[in-house]
Formats: sequence, C-alpha cells, structure tokens
Amino acid sequence: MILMLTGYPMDKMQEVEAFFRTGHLQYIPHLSVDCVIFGFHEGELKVLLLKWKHLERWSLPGGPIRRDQSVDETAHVVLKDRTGLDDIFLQQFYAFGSMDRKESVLLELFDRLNVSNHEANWLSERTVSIGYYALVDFSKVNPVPDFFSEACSWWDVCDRPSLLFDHDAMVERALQTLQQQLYYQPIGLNLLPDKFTMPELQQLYEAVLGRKLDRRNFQKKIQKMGIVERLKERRTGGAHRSPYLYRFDVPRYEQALAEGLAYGF
Amino acid sequence: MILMLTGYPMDKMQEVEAFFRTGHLQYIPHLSVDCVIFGFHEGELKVLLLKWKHLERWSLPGGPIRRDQSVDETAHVVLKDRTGLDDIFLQQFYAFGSMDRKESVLLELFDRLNVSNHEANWLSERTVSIGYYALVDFSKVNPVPDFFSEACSWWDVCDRPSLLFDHDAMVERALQTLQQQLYYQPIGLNLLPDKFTMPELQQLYEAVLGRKLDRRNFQKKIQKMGIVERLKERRTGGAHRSPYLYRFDVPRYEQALAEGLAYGF
DNA sequence: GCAAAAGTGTTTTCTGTACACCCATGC
DNA sequence: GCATGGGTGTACAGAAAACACTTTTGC
Repeated sequence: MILMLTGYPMDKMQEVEAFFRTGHLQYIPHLSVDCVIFGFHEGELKVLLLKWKHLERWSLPGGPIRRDQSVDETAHVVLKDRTGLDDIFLQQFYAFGSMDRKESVLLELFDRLNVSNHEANWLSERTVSIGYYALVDFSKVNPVPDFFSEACSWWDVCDRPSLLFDHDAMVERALQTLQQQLYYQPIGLNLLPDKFTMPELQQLYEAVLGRKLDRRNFQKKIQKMGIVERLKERRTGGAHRSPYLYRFDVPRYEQALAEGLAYGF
Repeated sequence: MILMLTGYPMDKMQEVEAFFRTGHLQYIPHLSVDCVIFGFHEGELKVLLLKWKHLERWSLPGGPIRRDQSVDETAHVVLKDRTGLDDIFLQQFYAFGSMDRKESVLLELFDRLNVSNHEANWLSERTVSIGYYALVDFSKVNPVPDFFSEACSWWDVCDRPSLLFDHDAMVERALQTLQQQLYYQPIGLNLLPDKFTMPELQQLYEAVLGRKLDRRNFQKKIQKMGIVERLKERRTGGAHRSPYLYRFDVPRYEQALAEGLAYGF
C-alpha cells in the first residue's frame, strides 16, 4: 500500500498504514461513534464540524470503537481529542443503522489514497454509528482536526454546510432530542461560562428551542427550578442597565438532571 | 467442531455449525439487537423472555445484525420470529456498550457445546447491543423460542427472574423510556385488543407508570386527546355494571404519535 | 338488597401566559 | 435626555387534582 498525497503528514504515514491494514484487530469493524458538539456564542447555537482533506466537505467528529473501550469512553475520547475538554455532559441519543449509510465518499477518498478496497474493507462497508451530543463552553474549546480533516471549526447550527454521510440527520435528531429534554431537564451548565446573566441563559434556551420566550416568565420558571443562585455582582461594561450575574448551584443542578423537573399526568 | 448435546435438534446441527464458523461473514461481529417486548394481560405489564438451554437462565430475545440488513429491520425480524407479529410499534431506546457486558456465560455454554473459543470468538467478545422496545397485543402473540432457548414466555415486568448479561438494566431503561414517552405520546394501540374499555386503558397506564390514577380525571384526559371513539356496545358478562367499549381512532392516534401531545415551556 | 365496579360533574388549585411600568446605562 | 435593555408584579385562562353521588350488574 502506498499512501502519498499532499495534506497528509509523512511522519504519520506508517501509523495510518497500520490503521488501514490492521485496524480491525484493534477496533470493532462497522461500528463507530459520532458526536454532535454544541456550543453557544453571541446568541447563536453552534456545532463543531470537521472539513475532510481532499473532499472539501464537512462532517461531524467521530471515530471507531476500540475493542477494549466502552462506547461511552470512545465518545469522551472523541470529544477530548477535538476540543481538549474533559468531564463534559455527553449523552447518547440514537444509533444510526440504516443500509443507505454506506460511506461511498470514503471509497473515493481511499481511491485517491491508493488504499485498495480490500485493505480498507473494514472501513468501507455500511457502518452503524452511535450518536452522542455534547454541550460545551464555546470559549474553552480548542478545535483540533483529526487525521482525515484539514479544519475543525464552529458553524451556526441553522446555517451550516450540507454534511457527509447522514450527519445532517444526526444533527437534526440531536437538536430534536435536546429540545425535548429541555422540558424536563435543565441545560446551561457546561454550555455557558461559570458566571452568566439571565438574558444570556434565556438566549440559550431561545436558540435551542428556536423561538422567543417571555423575559419575565422565563425568569420565574428558572427561579422555581432552584438551580441557579444570583450573585451580588453585575455585568458592567455593556450598554444599558447592568444585569445580575448568576451561577449554577451544581448539586441542585445535578439533582434536577437526575430526577427530572416536572411531568404531566 | 462437534456439536452434540441434548436439547439441540440434530437436523439443525449443520446450520448451527456454519453459524459458529462463518457467521461473522454474514453478520456484523460484536454488534447485536435486543428487544424488550411488552404485553399487557390481566392488569399486569408483561415482558417476553427466553430460557436458555443448559443455563437455566433467562434473557431478552435478540440476535446479530446481518451485513445486508438495517438495524431496524433486524429488530423487526427478531420480533417477528419470537412472536409471529409484523408491523408493530417498535422503537430503539438505547445502545448498550459498556465493557462489563462480555458475555461470559456464553463461554460456559460454548464450552459445553464443544465449540472452541477460537471458533466462537466473534460471538464471545464484548458485544455492543442496540435495545428496542415493542408494544404488542398479548393475545395475538405466539411465543417461539430461538435455537439457543428451550422456552419463550411472558413474565410480569415487576416479578421476573434475574436476567443474563445486562438485560435487567435494559428492561429498566426500556420501562423508563416508556414512562417518559407517556407524557407526550399516546400508548395502547398494539398493546390492547381492537376494542377495549376505559378501565382497561387506565389499568395499562397505571401498570406502566406504576401508580394509581384518578378514574374521572383519566377519562377526561383521554377524551381531550381525541384518540379514542366510544362505541355503542358495552362489555357484558363481567360482574358489575357493563363498561362501554372504545376503539382507537387510528389516524388521530398516529397524528398524536407523530406530533406529540403537549409540552411545558 | 348488597357489594363492587362504572358512569358522570363541580370545585379548587396550580401552572402557564399575557401584559406594563420603572430603572440603569452609554451615547 | 433618550434609546435600549434589564428588573419586577399582577391578572387571567386553562389544565390538573381533589372529590361524591348515582347507576348497573351478578350474586
């Protein structure tokens, strides 16, 4: 096998060759993890995407599952490798296993990489992918591309390029799951900086739900949840009246996550 | 390989041998589907379980995923094979992929079956399993064991034997998912016979939620959903006053499933 | 007739939503 | 001082929960 193509660092070629040849010994073939990593910046919900070398197209970050690693661990490693972040809210939302997700673009790429179909067989057949979504603090992320990608960057969820594989459907489903969970679970911890204002939290909710909320009712609702505490400080420097800063009450927040907030029936 | 053990039909031995030897060519190794099949009978929520030959223990029905079949299709085939039922509400709820689910009891079984570890290797390593739950009409099910099991029968969800692998956790999580979905999706279609009484539907809700509901409020709530129509008939024969029969308004029911019923926020 | 289940309606409480006024800040 | 965003409280409507009496049926 000869791997020779601009954009791929020579000193890693041996490693990559081994990956194609013997990766199936270390990884479970036909199974992978993909992560929808959500961030929040300037009032917009963002998602972290990778730009593939040579394909000029984008996908979600992901990777194969090691035989000696749990699926959850794999997702955490993907998150860590792409963002530098550890110990983050990460939740499985769906396993994608339809037949039409054969990764035919990969075949093209392997072709250009001079990887024979046989050698890359364990990578090119239909792959079942387990989707996770993460909520991270935009300002703490250091985006790092993986070997196959030349760029790793944030995109507006609502204004992103069309993605490879079925990753568009994954983003949609992750967002839908997030919206549903909003009704009985808090969000914000991990997504916002440690200290934040109530209007910022409201913007986050509005970005996720895709609609405006009433300022006063929102405030009452959050207060009733009992998951935030108001600080004496205010955020100064902006125009207009200075809003109070808040901080999540982490124990109560965790409790609300675990027990849920409210139900019908 | 010699397979020779009471309980295993001789005429199928060749097929089974092929399964152990070359199954990994047809199936994705280390990946499977398991189904939590719920039924409802005499006021109790039931789950369909398989009793393994020689192990004297029970598990959920499941199976490996064919390389030419989607994960959803696989789940439908499992359901069809164990119950005879087709075209049933079946929903993926979680993928189980922790490392502690190596199926060590399988090794014991393979040992007794004289299958060498090497031959059965693709079956005995840690397997990631995608969980589905189904809601079926108890009276229409014809339980059929699979090759590895000697019995297939219903158990009370709340009074079942301890299960193999991590299947106890699967049942718990399926039930939890079902409970959550109850707040924004109707259930009953497929679980109840075509015609049913309001007290029966209420018993179903109570069985799933694990608590009593108020008769009058329940009736109002269901009526407001607009998913049932009351028939002129009543159920006669029982003691006491004859209750009306109801039938699901399938188009409205499907619509409620698709759109959801109500949300907070 | 009596025990047990089924049918029905009203009241109260709570939750969600709509809405208006005052206050702080930068320009 | 004025435009803009932030802080706060009240009033109304709809949903959920609490609750009691009458009817039917088999025995």
